[in-house]
Amino acid sequence: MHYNIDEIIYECPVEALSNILGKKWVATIIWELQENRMRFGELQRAVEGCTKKMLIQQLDLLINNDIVINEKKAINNSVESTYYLSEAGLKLLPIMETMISWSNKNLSCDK
Amino acid sequence: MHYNIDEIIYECPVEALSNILGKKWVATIIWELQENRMRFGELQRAVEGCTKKMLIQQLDLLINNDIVINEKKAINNSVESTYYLSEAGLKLLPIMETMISWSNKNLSCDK
DNA sequence: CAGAATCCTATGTGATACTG
DNA sequence: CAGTATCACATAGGATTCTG
Repeated sequence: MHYNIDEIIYECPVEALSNILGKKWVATIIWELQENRMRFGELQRAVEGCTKKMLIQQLDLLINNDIVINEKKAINNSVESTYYLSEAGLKLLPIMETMISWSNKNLSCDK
Repeated sequence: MHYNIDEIIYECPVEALSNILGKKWVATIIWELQENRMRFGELQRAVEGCTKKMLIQQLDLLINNDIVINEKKAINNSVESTYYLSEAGLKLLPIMETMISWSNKNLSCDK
């Protein structure tokens, strides 16, 4: 059994998933999308510090792995591009919650 | 709140933990140690494909973050170095199980 | 047996500027 | 608004050799 992420083949499912969640901004993006469907610009304002290039790149990663879904609508002469979590993406949320609580208890953290 | 791993500061707990579990061989090492306390050589045979350099490096990472504990005993003129999971490490196992099951259902995987 | 030290390469991430 | 494209750098990870 192996797992394909971004044309890289992993032999370990934990490593594969961690290499999605561990990429910069990815967890924050998922977290921001947990309740709202958001437009690109909204997301960029929500995920502060993240450049457009990185936002697009990580969204592509999430879309390619069916965690996030993208919808584009033509509006006048512009485009409205919105993003939201897929079924798989939603199922990631409880896992992330356990990761957060483990990290808060067991990683060395400052305030 | 921020999280320190290997002198790198993360602002996101999921990203921080993922950057431990996502490093190569790390999840496999933890998995191998879940029941047995193992010696260095044993571990190296168990985690096939992992070079000594990588094994040491990732064990150091795990030890520095109190996930794995190392014990050294002098034996004759040699040293017996054994590794086992800490309390924190043991609590990682159920999280990893949910990650495995999510990955098997939702990542594109071949056999 | 259990490491440490070196060298090398690919990838992740950021800064910046351009487009329709 | 929602992207693309280009340049630059630090880190991950592997191969290899050395040590007590």
